[in-house]
Amino acid sequence: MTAPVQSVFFNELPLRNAQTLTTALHLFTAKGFFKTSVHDIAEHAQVSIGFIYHHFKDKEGIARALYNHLLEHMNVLIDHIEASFQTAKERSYAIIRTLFDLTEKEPEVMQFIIHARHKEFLPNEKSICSASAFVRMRSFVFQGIESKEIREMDPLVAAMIVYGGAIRMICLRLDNVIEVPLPDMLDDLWVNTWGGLDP
Amino acid sequence: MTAPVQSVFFNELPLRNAQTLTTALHLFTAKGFFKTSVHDIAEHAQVSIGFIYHHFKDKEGIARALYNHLLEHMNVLIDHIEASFQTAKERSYAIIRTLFDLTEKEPEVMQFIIHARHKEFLPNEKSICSASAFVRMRSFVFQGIESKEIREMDPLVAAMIVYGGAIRMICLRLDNVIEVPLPDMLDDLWVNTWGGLDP
DNA sequence: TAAAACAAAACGAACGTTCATTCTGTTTGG
DNA sequence: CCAAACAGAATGAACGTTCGTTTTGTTTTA
Repeated sequence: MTAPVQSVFFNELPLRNAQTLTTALHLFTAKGFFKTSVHDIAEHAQVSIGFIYHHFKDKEGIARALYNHLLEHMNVLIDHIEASFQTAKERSYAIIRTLFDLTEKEPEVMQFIIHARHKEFLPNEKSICSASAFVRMRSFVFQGIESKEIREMDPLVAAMIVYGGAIRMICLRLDNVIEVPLPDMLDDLWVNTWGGLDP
Repeated sequence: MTAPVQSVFFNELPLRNAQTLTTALHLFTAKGFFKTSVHDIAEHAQVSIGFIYHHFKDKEGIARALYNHLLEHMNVLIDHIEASFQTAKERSYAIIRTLFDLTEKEPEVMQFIIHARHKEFLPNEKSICSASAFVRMRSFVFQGIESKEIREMDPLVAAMIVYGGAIRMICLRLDNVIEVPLPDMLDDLWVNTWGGLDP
């Protein structure tokens, strides 16, 4: 048994909590929540069953902790983008670039956030699309319509056009259908997406 | 126990096979594959455990039968579209309209096809994005680029732009984030999507 | 300061339940 | 009469969770 890998995503947490969550993220994305046993996680993370139940309450608690931690991380990224850029165009471009980079650098994180069916194993959490991070992403587009930066149209439709292609590409990249790093395709995507939205 | 509902999707199958698959589709989409037991399916479908194992081999076999049956249905729809329209624009519009209608009329079918993480419970089936139906959808766009109907660009990116927004809308509709019937938003979506692709 | 008392954290064997699958017996169709 | 189809009780492995015990750390007392 080799020592568990430590992800930079959980650096601020106590060592064994971080080990547990890193391992859980890895196993959940590789085998799925229901095919991963708590004993699996304990063994690979080199922590005891008791430790897990002491700190996370139950199996769902592990997933819940992961979910909240990663969504909060997303929110920090969006905070930064919101502070750095003013226009809807710049902001949504920055969002997509950030998501593309994250997909390449931390595919498991991206997979858990965007691709997993949380409702199956976190029935009480909001659907990922309703989570604050995704609502804020959409609101950038809404503001772009109000400020006439984007052509007048249904705001939800506009948001789907802005992010739909990108999210689709992320899914295909995570499924290894796309073999090119996403950042390489970003400009091509962006030019042709925004072409339909300019007033 | 009320009689099981019969979906038109399995009409050509023997009665109890159809009942089994209809019930499985319903329970899989409502509770998820792993939270649905074979006994659940047998009880709701009013068939015996023996019947299920005689006809479907194992639990995965039920999901596999569903998957293949629904993908084949998709292929028939695409056949029809391919025969009825010639241009990439007409064809992909027809695809999206068909998918939107299906989402409203048979949300569970759509959910199972597009939204479920098949790799978790069908590890040997190809990812849904690699399945023939989705490959064919993309090839319509590829042909549109070759015939100069679509501006010159990376074909994969073009396909993501054409279908990405639509698929995103389907996901949000299935998650009840969008409360308007999708066909009502189709034209708005289409005009603004295609605006970025016209040469 | 040393030892005793207490508290919190960690451990992991054992338990009870769930559930996919098997098996044995029965019915049906040719 | 044979084979295929079907029924449903029985099986046993897997797994989430519990809980009595041990270890570690902190506070109190003499």
